[in-house]
Amino acid sequence: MATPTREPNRREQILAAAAAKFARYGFHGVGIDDIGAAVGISGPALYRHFRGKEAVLAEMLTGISDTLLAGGRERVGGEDPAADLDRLVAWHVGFALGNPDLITVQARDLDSLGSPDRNRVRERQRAYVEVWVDVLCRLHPGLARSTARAAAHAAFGLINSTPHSTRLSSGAMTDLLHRMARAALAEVTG
Amino acid sequence: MATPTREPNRREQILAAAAAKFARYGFHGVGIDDIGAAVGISGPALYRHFRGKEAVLAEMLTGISDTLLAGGRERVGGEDPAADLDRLVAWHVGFALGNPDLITVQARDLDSLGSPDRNRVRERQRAYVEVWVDVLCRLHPGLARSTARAAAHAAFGLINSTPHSTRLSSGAMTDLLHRMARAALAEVTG
DNA sequence: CGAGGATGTTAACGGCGGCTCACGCCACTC
DNA sequence: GAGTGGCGTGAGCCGCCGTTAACATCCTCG
Repeated sequence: MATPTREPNRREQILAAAAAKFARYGFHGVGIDDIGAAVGISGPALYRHFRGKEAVLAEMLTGISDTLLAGGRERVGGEDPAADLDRLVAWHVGFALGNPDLITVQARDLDSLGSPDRNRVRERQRAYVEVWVDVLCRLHPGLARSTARAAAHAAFGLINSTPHSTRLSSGAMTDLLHRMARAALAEVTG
Repeated sequence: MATPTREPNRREQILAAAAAKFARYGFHGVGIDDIGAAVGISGPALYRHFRGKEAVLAEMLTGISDTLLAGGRERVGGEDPAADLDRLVAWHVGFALGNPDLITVQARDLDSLGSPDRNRVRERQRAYVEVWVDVLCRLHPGLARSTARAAAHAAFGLINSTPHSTRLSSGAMTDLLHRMARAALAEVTG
């Protein structure tokens, strides 16, 4: 091919391919050559775009946590906590269904990251959880934050189970997960 | 120590230690020496008890899937599908809270297994899901099995999120997860 | 008490995989 | 058209890791 369309950014191709591989085999189960082959280049060419294999994972995970946190914050702060929670659920369901590989990698390979990046990602994740906890506590005054935190984690688990599912149509799946998550969280008042 | 209590079965110590390591770092992220060190022996002594590193994972995963399936089958077949479902939820919550490492490894490292063992485990997992699907379909006549399957997976995700949670007391956590899972599954009728 | 088997140890091999290096292309600009 | 810089390749180094081998120890039993 005579440079049909000069790829604008190889980096994103690599990130997407690596996400798919990492999601299936785990960070340590995927080689540099595997990632390269998945985007049509072979082996060490990757070092023209990233400082190393771990840098690929780092950029992937910081991107996910930044996106989730930013999207979550955009959707709260309304007058009605119930509506806020509804938007949070919709946001998370949409992200998980749209990016199953990323959701899997984030849940799975965070500990393969070196301390500096890992701490950064953990911080964002913690902040994202607190967004949910705040809304839950506003919705149910008197609810202990530790209980709200456990409930939020459970809701994430429910929604993130997407990748393992025999997928229904996207619309049906969105609707099902949304309703199940809402029902589960409604149970949190005690 | 002058052989205080000769360890009856090293194998189970190794399995437990390996489960903890695998859960944290992934199968490929843990070395033979790491596992050995965790039980007080060093390195290749492991080969006195297992044919190799993969054999450890294989025994772990087949054990989990056998246990889950057997426990699930014991708890269904009553006259009341709602009571069956309740027992299934209680069973799964108890297992997940009692064995967070195993739950993590099962969800994470199945693809690191060679074909023969992997297929065996997959078969058991599939059968276990069908136990849930059967109960859901008896409880909600007319429910499509594919929808029931998606709902079951979502419930597993909710319950299995345990390891990532800042744990409440065991009793409170059991109660919370049980109620959330029940509420989520009740939403499945459409 | 001496043979044998279960359980460990250290040393060493062999392959794999991440990473570096030296080099080849183009595309674009003075 | 020669220089420059982005992008890719193939060869090779080096360290890690799963596995094997050769050798110790100790308990058990005839």
